[in-house]
Amino acid sequence: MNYWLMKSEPDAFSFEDLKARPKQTEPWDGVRNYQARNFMRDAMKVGDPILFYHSNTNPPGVVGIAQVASEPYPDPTAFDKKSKYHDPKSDPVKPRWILVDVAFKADLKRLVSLDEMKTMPELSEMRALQRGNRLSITPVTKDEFQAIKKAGMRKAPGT
DNA sequence: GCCAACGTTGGC
DNA sequence: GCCAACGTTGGC
Repeated sequence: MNYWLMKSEPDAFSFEDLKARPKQTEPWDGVRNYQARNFMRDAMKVGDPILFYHSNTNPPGVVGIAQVASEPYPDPTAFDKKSKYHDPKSDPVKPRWILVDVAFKADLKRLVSLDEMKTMPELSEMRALQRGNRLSITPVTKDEFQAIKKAGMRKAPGT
């Protein structure tokens, strides 16, 4: 089992949006970065836990727990000329972009902010926190995952 | 294969 | 809105 952190801008698609989906599941479309694609294509397994992270918001941070909900399959938005994610270099015969479905798993009692994560000794090596990292999908270790989940299940930071 | 130009991400 | 970081593109 692998653990993941996946970023989303809440203005575009939030954790609340995921919960509000009829089956609480959403295809993670629009990823146009090869490293992030490779994680979905090669390393994710159905049931892998995901830290759902809100970026480009105030404050940024982990807002909830999701999980991988499908095998990898081609990103249909790449073939859709009307989609903002359209990529003429991807075609159904030889798809370039691959995604998985992501499903709601559990709420946290509160947001675990980026600021707070930076203070947590368990997260000092965490890939998503490294300087300059912009990957929208990164692996996290089991210990990192559990430290963040535990913090999010407490009512207030540090208590 | 190099690298300058350009585009995007995301914290602030 | 700014800008550092970094990925991609394309000329050579």
